[in-house]
Amino acid sequence: MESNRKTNNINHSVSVDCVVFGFDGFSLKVLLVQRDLRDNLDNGDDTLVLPGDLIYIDEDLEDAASRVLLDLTGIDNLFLEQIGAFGSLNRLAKDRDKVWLDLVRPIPESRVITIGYFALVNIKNYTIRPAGFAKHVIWEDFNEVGELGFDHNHILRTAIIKLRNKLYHEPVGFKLLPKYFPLNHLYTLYNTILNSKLDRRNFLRRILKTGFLKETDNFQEGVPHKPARLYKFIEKEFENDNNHKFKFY
Amino acid sequence: MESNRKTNNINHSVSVDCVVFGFDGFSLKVLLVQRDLRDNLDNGDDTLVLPGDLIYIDEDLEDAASRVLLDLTGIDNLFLEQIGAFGSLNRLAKDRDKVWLDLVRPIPESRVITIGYFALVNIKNYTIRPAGFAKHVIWEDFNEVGELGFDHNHILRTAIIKLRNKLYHEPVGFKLLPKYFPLNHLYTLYNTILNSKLDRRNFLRRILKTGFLKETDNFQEGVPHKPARLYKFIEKEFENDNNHKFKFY
DNA sequence: CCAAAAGTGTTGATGCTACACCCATGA
DNA sequence: TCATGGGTGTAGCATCAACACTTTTGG
Repeated sequence: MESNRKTNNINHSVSVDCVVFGFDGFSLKVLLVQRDLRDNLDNGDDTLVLPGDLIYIDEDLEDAASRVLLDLTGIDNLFLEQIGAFGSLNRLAKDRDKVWLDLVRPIPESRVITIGYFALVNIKNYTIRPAGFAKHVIWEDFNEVGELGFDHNHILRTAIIKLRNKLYHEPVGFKLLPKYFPLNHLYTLYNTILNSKLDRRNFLRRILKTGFLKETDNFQEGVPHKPARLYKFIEKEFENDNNHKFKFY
Repeated sequence: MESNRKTNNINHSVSVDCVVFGFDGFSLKVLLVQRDLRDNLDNGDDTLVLPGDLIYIDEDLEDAASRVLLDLTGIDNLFLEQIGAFGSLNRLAKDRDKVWLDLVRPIPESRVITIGYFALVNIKNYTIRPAGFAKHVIWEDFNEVGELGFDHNHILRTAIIKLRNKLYHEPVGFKLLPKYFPLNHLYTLYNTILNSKLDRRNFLRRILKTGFLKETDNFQEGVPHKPARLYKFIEKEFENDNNHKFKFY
């Protein structure tokens, strides 16, 4: 289905860009691609960008985001959520961006509105595809992301805010961890993403009280200290019970 | 500037749609337009839709939303916030929608992605423009909105969720009220939008504690009971202090 | 035996909920 | 004088924050 797409099947006005977050146990990572190499061009531009693409005219937005990520990770069915639309007139106007657009886009001057998505992945499951496109993909430390192409720093800032809010309000942190994990990984995950220093005992007590965790009989292996018990996430319907009356914060 | 726009200056792939919320003291209202009359056509289709339009190719998204609302209310500079992008392939596919598109759109079959915005207005300030376009605009009770055209029920559902969340977390309720208002209007506003029955005394205590309200020396007039003191909103930087640690809800 | 992280309770303070009566005004 | 909503305080309960030492394992 990808193969029989044609250039004139492309919607030249709308793209998707994906912010893929991962967690390696220590820091938050973001998937970035080197845009020049992406089409095996090389004009010395090593600008990093978020993975993204123009959509096809007969393709749903979220499908387009999935397609981009499938190409990168080889994995379908990622957790995906829309960040929003980014459409300012100058979002593609940097000089280096224009050079790149001229090289690879059929209609380089087209005004493109992009729809941002973010994904949460377990960084170990989805080892980046070794071939082609994916060879030029890197996991960048979130705190070390430099200037990206286009308006991608803006998209990324919006994404991290969404992620933080989600982390406060919904059980999504688990999506960044493997199936079995010690509680302290979850703890450092929260501290890292929220850049806070939560009280460890209070954190553990509360996270257990949510009922989303089940202890297993497995323990860490190969660690140079007392191995921690592994827990797993329990799927259960999360009631976003809006009985938290009003409260500004 | 509107007058020298041309048809070929239109971006036929992207539109904006606006959910305008108002509050009349009793119930939440939404601004809807009768789409057929909108261009002075009349084929018996009285379907209601959210106000919206295709964007111009040289127009920022939010500017497009502002333009649509300016046309309706005559007022510029509304509080506007993006809801998100809506782009499913069948969002314009209902039979009646297609009839309408054939009538008014230069490229009726174009696949259009729309960006939703919502606005909060003081329903009394912005009396709908009496002329032209606006004559066919109505304030519909939120709970009585029927089936709208296109995917506009979907957009509206997304908007109300955003509004509720914002009401919980940020001082935005004031935007729906006039400059001076009695506390009970604010109270019923919260109860109406959150459809809850907050304890009145606890609500008043907490809303005052936020420091966003200042009492004035003015009182209600013309009410058949003890006139309530009027308050006004205090503009001050709202620190979305993320010191509410983690907590699922 | 040493290093490293795991695991584990209590207390005081704060904030939340629940609850009912009198007052001021206009008609 | 009556009807209507305005305005006001407290007490018990639940939740949160702060805080440190012992245990287990691997090396």
